[in-house]
Amino acid sequence: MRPTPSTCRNRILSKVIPLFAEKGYNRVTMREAAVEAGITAGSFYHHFPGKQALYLAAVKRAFAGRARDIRAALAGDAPPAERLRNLIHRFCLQLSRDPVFTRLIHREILDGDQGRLQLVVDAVFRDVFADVMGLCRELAPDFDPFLLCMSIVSLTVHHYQIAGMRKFLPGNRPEHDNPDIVAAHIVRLLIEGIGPRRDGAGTESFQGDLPL
Amino acid sequence: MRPTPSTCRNRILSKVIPLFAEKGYNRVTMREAAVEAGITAGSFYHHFPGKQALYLAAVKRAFAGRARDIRAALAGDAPPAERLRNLIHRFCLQLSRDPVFTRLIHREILDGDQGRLQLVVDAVFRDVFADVMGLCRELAPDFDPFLLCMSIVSLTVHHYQIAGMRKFLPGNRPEHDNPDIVAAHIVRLLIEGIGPRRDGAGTESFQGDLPL
DNA sequence: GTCTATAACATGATAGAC
DNA sequence: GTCTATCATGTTATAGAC
Repeated sequence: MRPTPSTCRNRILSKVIPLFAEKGYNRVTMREAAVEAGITAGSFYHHFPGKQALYLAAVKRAFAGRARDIRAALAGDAPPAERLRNLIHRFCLQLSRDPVFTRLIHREILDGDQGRLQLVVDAVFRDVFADVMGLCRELAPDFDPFLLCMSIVSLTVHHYQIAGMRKFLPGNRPEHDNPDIVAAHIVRLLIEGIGPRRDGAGTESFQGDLPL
Repeated sequence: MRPTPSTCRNRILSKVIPLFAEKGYNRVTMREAAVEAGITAGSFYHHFPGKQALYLAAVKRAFAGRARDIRAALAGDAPPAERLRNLIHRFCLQLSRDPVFTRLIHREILDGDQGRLQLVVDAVFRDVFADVMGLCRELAPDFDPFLLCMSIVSLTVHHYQIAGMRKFLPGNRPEHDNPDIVAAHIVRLLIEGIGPRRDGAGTESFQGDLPL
């Protein structure tokens, strides 16, 4: 029985995603990707109009499952703080489990030209980012929602992006890769902050001048 | 004063740093770097024992001025919260002013093999990281100092690392690149958190409570 | 002594012919 | 598939210019 076109597409994409993640868009040749996918370079153009379309489809697909998870964490009528907690736990779990997508985006940020960056954002991040920003508005109306959303992304993504370097920093321990521990830390930091407890007594609060 | 024999070393490094930042270690050849520095490939080996030493010297030098700044922000006997504030303001200022070093490290994280990562960490980050961790211990003894330190780095570094993509996200505004605004946001988030104020009073920004 | 150019070597990847 | 030519690249050796 002939394989359905979508399974063939899926097979190609699943082979090609790690390749893009490893080497980046520019350094992956269509010939190379073809070998990986088990077809010839020319056959690619039967499934995708060009290299960029192949790449976008790969990025989109790499994010598809994730986006469902994230959206699920954001939905529902739980209190906003609870939704935040769900979001960050799922996010950390995804990032720790499989670093390929993280690497893919890491590369895109570094090497992507403006046009492709815009395409990737529109195809993959725009809607999810807007959703998280909505949660931020609900959660902390007196914060700039864009900056707060960026901060949430930074706290989670960068911690795992930098994993390869983190190993060599003084004070690192194996549990710092554990998504439950990392997520709990981030949630607590976001909700409580590190400032002196306001119900506490001896608060040596800020009394300094501005720097510079 | 002696006519510093390292003048030409400095000249070489200043030419070579942007090259490594742009293309990464592996994709910069000694010949290419030589052309950029105005000498030939063989001549490099009078100044540096090899490519890796050249690279390490470049990374070290790119970080030298910064490390002084960071250390200055951490030193002194100001209250810890004010030192944190100084640290983050200077960090954001550096990151926004000149993206070359950010890019250099971004690349190293992505492409660096284990050996080189360890060398870079030992030569550049280890001590500064330990200092910031010291501040974290002082500031919030009930947090994991390593995770808190990572969070501080993530909040600042990642915001500027992702600048190229941030432009295309919904809700972005020019002021989100302004280091003063970004730093103020990060400091406030770290200190206060987004949770409900425990004294139930007003929710004005952190800056409003400062005696400026 | 300091810096540089030139040539050459060793290795690894790539491409093409058989 | 195998063998081989070719090329790119890190590196070394040597000698010349200031």
